[in-house]
Amino acid sequence: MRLHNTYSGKTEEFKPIEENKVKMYVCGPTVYDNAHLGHARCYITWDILYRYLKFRGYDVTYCRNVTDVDDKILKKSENEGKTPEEVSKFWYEKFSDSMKALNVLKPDIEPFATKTLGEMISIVKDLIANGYAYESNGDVYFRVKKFNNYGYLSKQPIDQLECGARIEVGEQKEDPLDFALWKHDEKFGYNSPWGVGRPGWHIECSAMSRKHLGKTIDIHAGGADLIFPHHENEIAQSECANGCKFVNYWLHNGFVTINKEKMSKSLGNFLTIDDLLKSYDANTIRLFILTNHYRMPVEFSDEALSSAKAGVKRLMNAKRTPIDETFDITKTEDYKLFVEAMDDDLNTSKALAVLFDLANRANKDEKGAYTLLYKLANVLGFNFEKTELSEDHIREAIIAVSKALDKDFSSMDEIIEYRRLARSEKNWDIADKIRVALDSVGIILKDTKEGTTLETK
RNA sequence: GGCGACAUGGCCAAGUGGUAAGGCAGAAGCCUGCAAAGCUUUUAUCCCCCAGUUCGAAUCUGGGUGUCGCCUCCA
Repeated sequence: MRLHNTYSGKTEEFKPIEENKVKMYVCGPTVYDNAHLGHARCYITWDILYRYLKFRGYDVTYCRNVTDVDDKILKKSENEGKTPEEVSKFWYEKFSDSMKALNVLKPDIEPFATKTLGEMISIVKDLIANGYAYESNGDVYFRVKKFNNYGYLSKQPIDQLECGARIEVGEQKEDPLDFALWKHDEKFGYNSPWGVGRPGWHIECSAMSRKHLGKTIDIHAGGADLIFPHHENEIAQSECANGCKFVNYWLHNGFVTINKEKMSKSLGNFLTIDDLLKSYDANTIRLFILTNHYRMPVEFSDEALSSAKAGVKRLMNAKRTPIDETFDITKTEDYKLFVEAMDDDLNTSKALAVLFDLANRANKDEKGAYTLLYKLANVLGFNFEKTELSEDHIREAIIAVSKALDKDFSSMDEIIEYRRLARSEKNWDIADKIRVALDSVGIILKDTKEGTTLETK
């Protein structure tokens, strides 16, 4: 399997530290607000990697943190008169619901920053002890210039960074490039050897990664906007504290753009996952994202989502046959093509072509095609369960049909039977009225050889 | 200013030296009472522009043009 490593700037053969075992870490959310489509892309992308590694037989330990100590959380708690814990708990649960709704698997470990303070303090202590960090009036800063590799990941020449001049110049710092490991904070702080304070954002990931996965891990992934400074700083902290390589493969996903601009909280041009799920289902959002390679930008548009919706319909409409568990899919050409595509730095676009081809062949009654489709689609996190019409929806439909025919029906079965009789008498007017009435409440009626079926639009 | 990407049909998109996957939309036919779904056929002499390397380039090199991102919290 080959993966594009931001660190080397090359697509490399993936070799885990321990044969057959993968330790992967993804920078998780800061829980203070709704997740948006950009977050969805990130977590769906790494969900695919997680699923695919497991599919390929790796024993994967996936750790995705939760940042629950942060300025924005504190601000929100002050504005809403709640404790920071209440705020972060609420939004963490919202986030979890969103991920579940998107069919994103739960990571094996989901550590909270506030539960990892001991590890953070221990790393900061080590950094001070070996001269990479210094205390200054209750703050602790990292000495960027002491770490020779600083800027390697982001390919930023260190002298150019200074020219940027947008770096916060604190009078507490020895050098403008230095970043905070610990910040003095009387109000919301925690006890530490440097007084009451809060950890810097970057140290959280270094600590959670080390605590749960060890000093050197295989994969660390996240959005491309985290490359600098977040991931750069993590490398500096972890490698200076641990004296060994931090991460073997750095993976980054591209952004979702809208009107050619990055979708983000600060620009305010975002669509929340909740809102999106009102119009499009999880499979549609997933297909929309997987159509593009994970490192490329994806432009949001209703047209693109509608196109994805139609694509999902095509996969879901594939002729279904019972899943044959005895069928060894690994021997098939389709499996080979699928794996080849995914092994090539997660070429989901190519992998999807295999799925569409299988759907076509399933419709032509090719033996095993549906089993393959079902299983491979599963690896990409598609959910093939057809949702049953809800009780409410059926009730609404019965009322609509009763009204249209001016006749009281008590059940959907009765309607279907009534329509069957009408059709057998070639009474097309009644048959069509029922279909139109159902359509008006968002239900598509299909007459197939096996009988009449109903599904939501 | 520094750094990193990207530019392929109406739309989305794969393809990184051997003659353009796939999806959506469109067209025609089959199926159907009519639909829907499905099936079949069909839609880029050409891959932003110019020059070069090569027997051969969308793919490599150089130069343009355009778009985006990071350098500040950000997935």
